[in-house]
Amino acid sequence: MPRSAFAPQSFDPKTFRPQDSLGYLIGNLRRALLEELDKAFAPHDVTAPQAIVMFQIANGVAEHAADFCRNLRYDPGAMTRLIDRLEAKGLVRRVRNSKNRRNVRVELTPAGNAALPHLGTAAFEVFGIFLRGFSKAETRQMFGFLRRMLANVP
Amino acid sequence: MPRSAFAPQSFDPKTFRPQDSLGYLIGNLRRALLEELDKAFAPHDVTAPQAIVMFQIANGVAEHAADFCRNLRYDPGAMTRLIDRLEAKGLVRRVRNSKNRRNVRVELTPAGNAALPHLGTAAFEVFGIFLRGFSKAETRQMFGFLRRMLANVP
DNA sequence: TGACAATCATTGCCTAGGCAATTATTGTGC
DNA sequence: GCACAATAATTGCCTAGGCAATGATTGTCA
Repeated sequence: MPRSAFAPQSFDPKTFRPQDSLGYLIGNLRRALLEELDKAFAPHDVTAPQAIVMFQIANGVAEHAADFCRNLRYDPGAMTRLIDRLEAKGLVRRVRNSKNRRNVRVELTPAGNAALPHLGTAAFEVFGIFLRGFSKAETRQMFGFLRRMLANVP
Repeated sequence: MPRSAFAPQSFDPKTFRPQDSLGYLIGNLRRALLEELDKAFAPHDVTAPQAIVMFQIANGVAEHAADFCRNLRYDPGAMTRLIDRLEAKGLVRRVRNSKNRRNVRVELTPAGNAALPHLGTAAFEVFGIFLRGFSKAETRQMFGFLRRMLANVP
């Protein structure tokens, strides 16, 4: 089957099928994923973006709001308010540093740490739904593709 | 390399890397794509969601607001307003049908049809950025993966 | 050292999507 | 044919992200 059936090189209004475009597929996938994740996280009163921030803190890959923004391509203003909400729920707390007073470290509270494994297993159950029928090799391959696409863009 | 490096079967707070999760990758990809598409469409004063609706009309796969909503997993209220904006720009028009007065057909105006090829080529340039370095086989394979994931979810 | 650039967090403002309720219209089963 | 369910489109309300501006702090370089 020629590539053109999936990703033609140039635009032709007659043959172009929006349902097969990258934007359509990624957009729908994101909405479906968000829907399922929010449903799975709802009992813990946490949204998907909030959970990803908590996972990043727990994993140690990020601890400042600016890190989260870069990692998640997120708006700084929105991140401030997202952390506000997490803090209001008592899952996270801001810690000022006397050495560096410019940025604020965000850390999990005991309640946040306690919620983490529940959020994690809930997330994995959702991922399992989407990856149903994928072999290990296919899964590995697809994750590689996604990463390669992200690496192609600044 | 074991699958666990990319998609472990179960959650482990120690080893789980949020940057490798499906949600993170799809979310970031969607934001990057949206950013590039909006930049590419900006000269035509059209956003990415608006463009996808126009493409669907042009391709004939959908012509009612409810169709767009199902295809794009979009909220009906938001779709009403999206069409309002497209109509205000003169790119689209609502056509009432005397046979079926419940739903409204949305069609492209001459201006909408004129803008279409520009939007299409702009979109393809963006897709080309993300797919840089992908062989035809890889592209085909990845689109298949994305569709399979979507088929796994209601 | 001192001016200037860069970074970080925050705020206000605007836009847009999600949700629930409403109205109008059409289909279905008794 | 009629009651009732189902579907479409719309509206109001709320939430949340994008953008621009601001203030505070830190790094850099002449």
